[in-house]
Amino acid sequence: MDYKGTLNLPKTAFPMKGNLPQREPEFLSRWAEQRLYQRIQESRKGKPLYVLHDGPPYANGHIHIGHALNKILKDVIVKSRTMEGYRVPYVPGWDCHGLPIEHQVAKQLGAKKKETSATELRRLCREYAEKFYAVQRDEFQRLGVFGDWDHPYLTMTKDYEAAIIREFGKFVEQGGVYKGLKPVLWCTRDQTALAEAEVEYANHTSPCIYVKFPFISAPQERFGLGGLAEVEQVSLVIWTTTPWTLPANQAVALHPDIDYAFLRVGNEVVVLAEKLIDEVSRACRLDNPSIIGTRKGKDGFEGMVCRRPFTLGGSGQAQGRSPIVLGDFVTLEQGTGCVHIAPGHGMEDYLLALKYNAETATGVLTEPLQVVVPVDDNGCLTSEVPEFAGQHVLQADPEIVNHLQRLGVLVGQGTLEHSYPHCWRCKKPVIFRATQQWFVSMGKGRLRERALEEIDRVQWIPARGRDRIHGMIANRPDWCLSRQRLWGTPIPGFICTTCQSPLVDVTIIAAIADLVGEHGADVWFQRSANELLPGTTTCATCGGTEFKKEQDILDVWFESGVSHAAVVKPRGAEWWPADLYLEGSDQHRGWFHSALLASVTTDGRAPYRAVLTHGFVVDGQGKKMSKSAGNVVAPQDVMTQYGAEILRLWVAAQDYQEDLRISPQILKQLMETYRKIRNTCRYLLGNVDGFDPHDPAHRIDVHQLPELDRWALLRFNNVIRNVRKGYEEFDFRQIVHELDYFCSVDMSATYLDMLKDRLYTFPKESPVRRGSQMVLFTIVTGLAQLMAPILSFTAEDVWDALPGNAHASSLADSVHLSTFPEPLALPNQDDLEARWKQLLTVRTVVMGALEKGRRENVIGSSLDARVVLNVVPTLYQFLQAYEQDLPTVLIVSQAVLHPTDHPSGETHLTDDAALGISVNVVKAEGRKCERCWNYRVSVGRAPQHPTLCHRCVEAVT
RNA sequence: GGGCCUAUAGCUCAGAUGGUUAGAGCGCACGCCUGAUAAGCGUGAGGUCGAUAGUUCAAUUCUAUCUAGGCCCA
Repeated sequence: MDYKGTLNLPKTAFPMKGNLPQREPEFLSRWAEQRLYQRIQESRKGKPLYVLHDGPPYANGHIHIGHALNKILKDVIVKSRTMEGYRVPYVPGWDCHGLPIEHQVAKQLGAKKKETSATELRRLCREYAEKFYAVQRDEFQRLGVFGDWDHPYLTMTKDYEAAIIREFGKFVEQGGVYKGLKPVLWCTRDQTALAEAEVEYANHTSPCIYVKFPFISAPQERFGLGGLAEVEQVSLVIWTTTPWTLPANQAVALHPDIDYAFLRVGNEVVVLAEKLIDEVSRACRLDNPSIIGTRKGKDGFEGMVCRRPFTLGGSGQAQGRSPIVLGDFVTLEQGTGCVHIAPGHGMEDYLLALKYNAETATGVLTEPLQVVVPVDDNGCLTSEVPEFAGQHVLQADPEIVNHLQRLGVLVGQGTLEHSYPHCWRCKKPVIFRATQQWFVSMGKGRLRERALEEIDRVQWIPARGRDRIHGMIANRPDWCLSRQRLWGTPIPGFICTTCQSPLVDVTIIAAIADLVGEHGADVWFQRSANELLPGTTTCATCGGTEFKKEQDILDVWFESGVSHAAVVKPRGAEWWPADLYLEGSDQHRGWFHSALLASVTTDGRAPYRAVLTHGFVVDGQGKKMSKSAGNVVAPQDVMTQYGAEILRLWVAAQDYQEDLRISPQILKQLMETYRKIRNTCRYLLGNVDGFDPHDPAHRIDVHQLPELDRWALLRFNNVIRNVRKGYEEFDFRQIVHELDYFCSVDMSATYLDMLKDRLYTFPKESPVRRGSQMVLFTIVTGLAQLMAPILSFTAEDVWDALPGNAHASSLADSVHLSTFPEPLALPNQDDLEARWKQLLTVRTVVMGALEKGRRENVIGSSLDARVVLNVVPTLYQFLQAYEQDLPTVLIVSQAVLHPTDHPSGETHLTDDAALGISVNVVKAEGRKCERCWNYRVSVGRAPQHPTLCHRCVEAVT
C-alpha cells in the first residue's frame, strides 16, 4: 500500500525559482496600478515625518551602478522607516542645468552653433535634459525604488529657477556677494571662458626662459654668507614657459623645504634649487659656478623683496617689487625651484595670492598681492604694458625675451615641447586669464565660522565625514558663483553702460524672480535689460539709466545647494531641516558643501540633521571602473541577468561606508544567498498549507507550544530585534547576515529539519502540528516584512502566497503597507535560550558521531540510527528532561541516555571531554516504518497495516 | 604633491582596553538523503589578520614607513 498520500507534504504555489528578470516588471506595474506609493503615504497621515531629501543626479545619460547604489540605499531607508511607522515621503530630483548638457548640445550643433540663438540653444538643452531625466526615472523605478515619480523636482522648472533667484537675492541681502577677478581658462580666438572639460591637451612648443630677479632687500645680513658682500648683485633665477605673463608678476615662490644654493658666477651670485644646479648650468651655460652656501626656502627668504623686470601693477613703492613667498606646490621637476607668480594668469598663483593677502594683516607682506591682468579678451597685451600693447601674447613672447635680454636679466633660454591646453572647438592654445566673476565671501558675515559651527551640530555617518567637510570649509576660498555659459539660471545683475558699475539690488532681484516664476529663466535671455528692469532704475554711482544685463549664469552647485529652499521648505515647516541627506562621499566637496553654505547664509543653520555617505563602486579587485579597463558593471546588465533584487541585496550586503566591490563572483554568491532565503520561505509557505490564521482551532496558545517551537519563536524574536536595529542604525549588512543565518542555520538546518516528522506524519489537525504551523506562519509573515525594504519584490511575492492572505483577510494587500513585526512575549525566554543552546551543542556532538557511523556504513540516513549517549551526571540531569524529545532533536529513531562518570563507549564513539559526553551509534531497533521512516519495534504489530509503526497506524486510521 | 579613508579565509562580513587553538554564512571537497529535489542534511579542508620596522613580557590589534586601492583637491 502507498502511504505517501496520507502524509501532509508541503504544498505551495510559491515557485522555487524567482525568475526575477521577468517577474519584477509584473510587480512594478501592479504597484503602479495600485498607486502603492500614494497609498502608503495616505496610510501614514498624522504619523511622525521623516524627510530624506534626495540629492539630484545629473540628467545626462543612463544610470550607472553608482546611481543604483545611491537610490537603493535611499529606498531601503525610506521603506524601513515607513515600516517602523513613520511617514516617509520621497521626492526624487534631477540636476538639469550645466555644462555637460550644454557641451553635448553644442557638439551636436557643430558649425551651426554660431547661428543658434541663446534661447534656441537653451531649448535644445532643455529637451536633452528632459529626455534623460525620463530615462533615468524609468531606470530608477525599475530598481524597485518607491517615490513620487510623477512629481519630481527638476532644477530647470520655472518654480525652481525662481527659487534659485530668490535665494541669490537673500545672498545679496546678506551682503556677501561681490565681483572680483579670478583666473579662468580663456580661448582668445573664441573670446570665451572654458571649463576644464572643454579643453583638450595637445603638444605645444613654448619658449622657456631663465630670468634673474635681483634682491632689493640686502641678502648679506639675512643669510650671513660672507661671499655675498663681495659681489655686485644677488638674484633669484626664475624659469617660465610663458614670458608674456612676466608683466603680471607679483611675487616669486620658493618651496619651504627645498635647499636653495647661492651660486657664485663671475662677479655675481644667483640663487636656485641645489638639486637643479646641473640642469640650469647646462641650459644657461653658467660660467664655472661655485656654491658659496645653501639655505632652505623657509630659512629667511619669505618676505624679502626682489626686483621684477616690469613695473606694472601695484602702487607706490610696490612698483617693480616682487616679494618672496613660500608655496608647497613648487617642485623640482623643471625650472629652478623659484616660481614666478602671476595671480592673474595661474590658478596656483591666484590661490597663493589669496592666502598671502589674508595674512597681510599679520605682517608677512607689507602690501597685498594684486591680481593683474594686462591682457584683453582677444589675448592682446593692453596699454598697461606699453612696449607690447596690442600684440597677442603668444606673438609677443619673442620680443619680451629680447626686452629681457636688453635689461640684462635673461640668464638663458630655450624651447620646450609639452602638453598644453587647447580649445576643444577651435583647437587653438588657450591661456589662463583672470576675469570678472561673482563671489560669495567666506569672511563676510562670518560665513565660514558659522558653517563650521553648524558642521558640529550635524550627525555625520560615518563620523569621519565631519573631518572631511570641516577641512574643506575651513580652507576653501570665496565661492565663485558665476559661469560664462548659457544653460543655467542667470545671475540677475546689471551693469551701468555709462560708468560700468554693477547693479545688484534686492528689490530688482525679487521682481526678476517673479518674472522667472511666470516665464522661466528664458525670459532673461529674451528680454532686454530695460524690459527686465523697473522703469525708474537709475545707477547709484552716476545716475545713468541705461544698463546691460549680466551675461553669466550661476554655478550649478548653487542651484542644487538651494534645493532645501526650493523643495523641502515649501512643503511645510516640519519638513525643514531635512532628517537626512545621503550621497556619495564626493559630495562633501559638492552638494553637502554648497547646501551648507547656502542654508547657513539664508537660514543660519544646516539644512540637514544628519548626512550619510557611501563609497564608490569598484571592480572585484578594488579598482576603479572604466571603459578602457573593461571592468564596468552596468546595473542594466545585472537586472537582465539576475534581477534588481540581487542588486538590492548587493547594496545591503556590502559595507557601503567603504568602496563597494562588484564582480561576477560576488553576484553569483549573492544569488546563492538569495536562493537560500527564497527557498526557506518557500518551504515555510509549503508547510503552512491548510493553516488558517483566523481559525481559533488553529491558534495555539504560546504557552501550550512545545519547547522546540518556542525556541524557534525566540530565535525569531532575536531576528526581529536585530533586523530592526540594523535598519535603525543604517547597518544593512547585519540584516542580510541575520536573515541568511536565520534561514540557513536556525530554520533550514535546525528547526525545519527537526519539524519534518511532525509536520508530515502527524494527523493534520493535531494541535502540536497546528501549533508548529502557527509558528511557521508567524515566522514567514514576519520574514516577509523584515526583508521587504531590501528584497522588496520577493517579500511581496511571499506575502501573496501566505495562506488566507491579502484580499480576503485582515492583512494589507501589500507587504509594503504593513509595519514590522513585534517580538512575541515568551515565558522564561532567557532560560529557554540557554537550555537549547546546551541541547544544540549536544546535537553537534551527536552529528559528528552519526557522520562517523555513516562513513563506516553503520547507517545512511540518521533515522537508521539508535544513539546511546553516555554522559556525566550533571549533563545527564539536564538531558533527562529532554529524553522524550531527543529523537526529534537529533533526528534519529532512538536515543537513550546513560549516566556515567567516565563517558566512553565502544562503537562509533565520539568523545567530547569538555561536555562530558560520548556517543555510540548503532543500527536502530525494530523495522523501518514505511510511512514515517522511523525504526520502531512496533512496526508490524497492526495486522491491517503491517508496514507501519504504531504512531502511523493511529494517524491513518 | 596635499586632505580624508581602506587592506582579516576563494567571496561577503564579524572580532579583540594589545593576552589561550582569529569566528560566521556562502562557496569548495567528501559523504548522506531522494517526502523542500535544477532542493535538503552532515563532516571537513581553507587565514604569516597587505608588507617592513618599532614600542611591549606579549601586536592581526598601538606607532612609523612602505605597497596596493578609493574619493576630493592641486
